Amino acid sequence: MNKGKRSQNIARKKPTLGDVAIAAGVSTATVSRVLNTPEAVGDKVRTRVVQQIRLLGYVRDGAARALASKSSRIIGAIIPTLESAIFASGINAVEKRLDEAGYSLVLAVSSYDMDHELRQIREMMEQGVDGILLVGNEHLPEAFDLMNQHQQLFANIWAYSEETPHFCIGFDNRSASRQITEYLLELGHQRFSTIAGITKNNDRAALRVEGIKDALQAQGLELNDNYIVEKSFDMWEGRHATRFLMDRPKNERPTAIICGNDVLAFGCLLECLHSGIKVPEDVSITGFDDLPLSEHLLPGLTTVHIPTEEMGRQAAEFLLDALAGKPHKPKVELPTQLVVRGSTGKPPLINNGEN
Amino acid sequence: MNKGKRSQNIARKKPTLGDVAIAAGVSTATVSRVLNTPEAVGDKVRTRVVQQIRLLGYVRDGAARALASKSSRIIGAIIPTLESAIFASGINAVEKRLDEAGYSLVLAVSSYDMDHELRQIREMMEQGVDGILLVGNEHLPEAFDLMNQHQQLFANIWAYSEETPHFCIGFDNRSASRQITEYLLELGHQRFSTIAGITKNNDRAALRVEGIKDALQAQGLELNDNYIVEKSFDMWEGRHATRFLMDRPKNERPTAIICGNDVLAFGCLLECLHSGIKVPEDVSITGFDDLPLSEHLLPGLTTVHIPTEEMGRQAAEFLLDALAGKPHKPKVELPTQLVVRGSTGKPPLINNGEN
DNA sequence: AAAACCACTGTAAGCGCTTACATTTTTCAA
DNA sequence: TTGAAAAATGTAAGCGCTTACAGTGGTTTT
Repeated sequence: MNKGKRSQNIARKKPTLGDVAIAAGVSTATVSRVLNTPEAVGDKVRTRVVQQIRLLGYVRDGAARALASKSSRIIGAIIPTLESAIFASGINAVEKRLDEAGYSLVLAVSSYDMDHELRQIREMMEQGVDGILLVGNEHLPEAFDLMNQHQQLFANIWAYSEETPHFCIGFDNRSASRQITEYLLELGHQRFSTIAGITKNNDRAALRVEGIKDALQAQGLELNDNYIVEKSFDMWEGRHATRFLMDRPKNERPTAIICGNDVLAFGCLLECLHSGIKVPEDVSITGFDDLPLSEHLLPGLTTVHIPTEEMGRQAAEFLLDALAGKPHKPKVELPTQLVVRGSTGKPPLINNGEN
Repeated sequence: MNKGKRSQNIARKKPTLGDVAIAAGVSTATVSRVLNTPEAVGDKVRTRVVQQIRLLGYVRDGAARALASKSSRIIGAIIPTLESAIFASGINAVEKRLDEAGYSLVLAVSSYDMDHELRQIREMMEQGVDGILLVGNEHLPEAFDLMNQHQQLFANIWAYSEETPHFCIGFDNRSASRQITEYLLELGHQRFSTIAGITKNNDRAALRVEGIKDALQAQGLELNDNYIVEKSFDMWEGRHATRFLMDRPKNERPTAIICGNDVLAFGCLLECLHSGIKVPEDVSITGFDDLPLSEHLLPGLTTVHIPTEEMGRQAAEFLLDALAGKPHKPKVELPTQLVVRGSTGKPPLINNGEN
């Protein structure tokens, strides 16, 4: 029964479960069942309740629901940026799968700032999210502590690692980067440079640089510090870095520039176009991510394709399984793929000759 | 790996406000005050409580808090897509401002699907968001009904309209589009075409087409149906549309292609580069949005600059003011700006001559 | 025909927090 | 010194929902 304190107020107060129950002449438990386990309610009663829900325009109170049921049916994801479209398709896939399962996605942007990320993790935990998705394997120890202490389910995406003790769904940044470097080596390149993303607080960016070094070392070559430029993932930065690298005597210029992602590569490629440097005749350029634009540019950008959708889907699947108590592989490694387009070719002869 | 100083109280249940209260030897009310109105608590007690909060690793339960306080301190935003970077900076600005005020942002992607959007609105309301941001002024009547019935605070962004009865923070899509068309008219163009976004369910896209028509009609010209192509905002679509428009006898080709946004314009521009059509000598191309890439392309893309950051900031400010009971203008119109770059020029003489 | 079972529905105890109100302690002007 | 206002803290009533548990009839089993 209702205590009847507020009932005289017919004015547009948000209807509650109780209001629906009274209107339908049933108990709150029954209304709750209609909402959550409709098959457990008799046809006649269910119809009546559903009708009243419609009539009153009843909307569940998620807070009360979460409080009582200990589950918010919300998943949180924290990504470094929204500026690059690369996270978009992955997140899209996550949302789609979650949506099918009746979960919603809460998104936050950390701007590559680990402290910010920590605060966002805390906020999400306060919000009571059932699971958290983080980009990369590297995070503040406090973040891991916090989540572990509260038994917060979470997984790292966008990077696969044997070593990490945490769940992860992603790919091997290091070997993908090595692969693209090896491809350039096969073409005959010897003088390499890289326009890397900021490697601090970004294990993916750091691993990509490592991958380049791996490949070069295997050939007895090395990546001179003077040929490594760290820039934030921004087109202008890519252009500036390119000028810095190419404003050198011809025999000191790199013949191949390996960019930390496609955005930097766009900047690099476009700077070359602007300043009359021929690609790939004068210099080969590679990216990482395979953004939609990459195939359309002239020349097309040689890059590494990332299975973002599949990653998003699997990440969602992982959380869903974990929440449902189903077993699931703790780590999923997804394959990347080298995509060769027009921005890479043999190194210019003049350099080889003079070297 | 392990830094050592963590997890003193393993396997313990999540501590609650009450646990903290007991540990600190105070009442739950006091702990709550320390959290919400610290200035209302004595120094000694506050210090003791804060210390226990740290010690226990206490994290608020947002659900309980929202239930008891009737406020979740969460704002929801529903945007059409994450694929285009154009919404990113706006949302970024929203999040930044909200963050400063202690609010968090929940993001959802509707994929230009109004039914999906309605579901997401409902979910957000269930979640108990304090305010909702919607893109565009056009939404399902059910959506407006739902939000009105529950006195849900919301505002439309990305479009300004005198007519709409709702709060809005945005710009005038129609007049911005007219402006860019007028600029092309001044250059001497006569045969126009547009690659528009899908106008169904997208008032911004529709208004941009209207703006073109406005400008042309003022000059006694009109936009022939055969020169209007509606495509989803995707680079391939832009390329196909361009081919469709340019695969005609020279004297039937448009001399200016007005694209519904920059992504379509990129596709258009790049298709021309790929097929040897000179820009702007053979055809002038314009975009809408002024994405970061637009200034870097060769030629640079003439387009309309949108003050996304300012819009985001103001949108956040609006909600914050409304929630704080402060007065705020119900509508904010922001200026757009025509940015002229290399992709536009005088129409080719041959066309004028043969016409 | 009684026992056992079943499909539904109701009762009521919380979930963890905020907050109006009550109570105690401190401050300070007269 | 004293009493009243101010400041600090405690008490306890919910917020709207879920869910174990407890009926309530009707149907089947023995």
